[in-house]
Amino acid sequence: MLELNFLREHRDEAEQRLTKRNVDAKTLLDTARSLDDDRRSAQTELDARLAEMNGLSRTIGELMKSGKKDEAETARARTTELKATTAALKEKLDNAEKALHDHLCTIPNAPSAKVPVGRTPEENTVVMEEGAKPTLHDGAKPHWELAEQYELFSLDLGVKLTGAGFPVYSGQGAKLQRALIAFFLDKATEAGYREIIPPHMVNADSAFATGQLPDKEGQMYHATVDGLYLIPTAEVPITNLYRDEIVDTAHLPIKMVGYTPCFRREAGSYGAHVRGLNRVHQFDKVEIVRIERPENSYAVLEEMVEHVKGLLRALELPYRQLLLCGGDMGFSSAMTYDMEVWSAAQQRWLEVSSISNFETFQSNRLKLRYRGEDKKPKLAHTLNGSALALARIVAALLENNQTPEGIRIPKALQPYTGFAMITK
RNA sequence: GGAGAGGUGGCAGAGCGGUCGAAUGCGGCGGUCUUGAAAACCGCUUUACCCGCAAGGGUAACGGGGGUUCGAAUCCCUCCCUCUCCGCCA
Repeated sequence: MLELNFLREHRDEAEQRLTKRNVDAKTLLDTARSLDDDRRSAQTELDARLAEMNGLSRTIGELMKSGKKDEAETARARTTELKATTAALKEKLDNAEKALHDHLCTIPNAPSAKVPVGRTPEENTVVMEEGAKPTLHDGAKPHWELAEQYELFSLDLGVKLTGAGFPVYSGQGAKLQRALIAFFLDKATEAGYREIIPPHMVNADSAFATGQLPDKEGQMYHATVDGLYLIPTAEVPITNLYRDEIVDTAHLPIKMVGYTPCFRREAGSYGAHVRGLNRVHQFDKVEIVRIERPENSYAVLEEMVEHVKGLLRALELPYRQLLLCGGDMGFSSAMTYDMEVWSAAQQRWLEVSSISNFETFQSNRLKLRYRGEDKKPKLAHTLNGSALALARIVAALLENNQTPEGIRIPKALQPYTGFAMITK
């Protein structure tokens, strides 16, 4: 949720930035402005009446104490009308606040200055590309066929247990999965991130605070009996650790990392491009999260990208970095880099990481503040990024490293897998 | 799941219908004293919103929501959470 003060005080900048989303920024902001005016006038009026009421009550109390029963009765009679008035004004204010809040919830984050204009993924900027795309031997297979050949994971078994899109990893496939998680966690903790193992379900307050609700309600699995949501990413529980907190400036920056499975309904996406591990309902991911002072957040975003690049290099995967255009960015983000790896058998790029600066969009909902030099609470900036998402990394690893003799494991990973080659 | 107790400021802990945003202690910040430190003493120490150029004024918040009342941290209802005992269990 964008800050109201920002929208009021930097109206032109807000409109200019928002326009990159291809939304009708002018109308959105005009509406916000007028709803806020309504709210303010309602509050001003209510406060005045309440002050009057408080004065009367005090008077009545004093009259009662000094035994002036009659005068107290007279004063009490006067409160009846005032009560009706305040009740009506209170309702007016509540409605105005709700209308404003609901409206603000529909406004996406304002893209930062560097974000390119564009509507579709084709208009994202390729920032850089690194690593040679491998040439595969004849008879090379896509990862889902390799999985079958080496018994690494099964989607059919997942169907039996759960439904489509729930892979069952086994044997060297399971070990590879565990190795990647451990490798990513170790790299992050080496880089100074504190490891967190959060709950895999969150309440509605948490889902709202990081922006999943109400925007992506249909994307989350919902355990309705208990009102809980399965997390679509570790970002949700980890960032919410700091909901309703005013952190001491000495504690910044806050760097956290967590591994969790991620659950996504992915309603309505089927077809050839979602075969195998390309898009599944449950996948493993290691997520890095940061809470930063505003002046540092964009440098930190670059630092996080460098961290992810380090992982991809260690895994010897050809990758590229995209800067998402306004039309392709997530609702809550002010700027997002996507990292994609080359999947050699499928001959396509797979997104394995999304690294975003949310500026104060999340912290405004989280009420996550820090105390600045002037001792006043200020909203912090939040950032997060996948480091990394497992399923597609596995897909690329299997495809790119396949040989007639087996599938080669990158050196950096071998201490974790305990084997250098996946074989039958 | 059953029975009971309780949720108050950074923490501990009073208040149980009126001037209580809230005693007191601890912690924290500033000052006096000191060569320095400690001790002692003095002062300050929540957040959000509204009006105002400002100075300043006002409103709200004692787990969440609702109710009773001229007036609620205090009474009632409801939900959530914590603790103790019992049951169940990895």
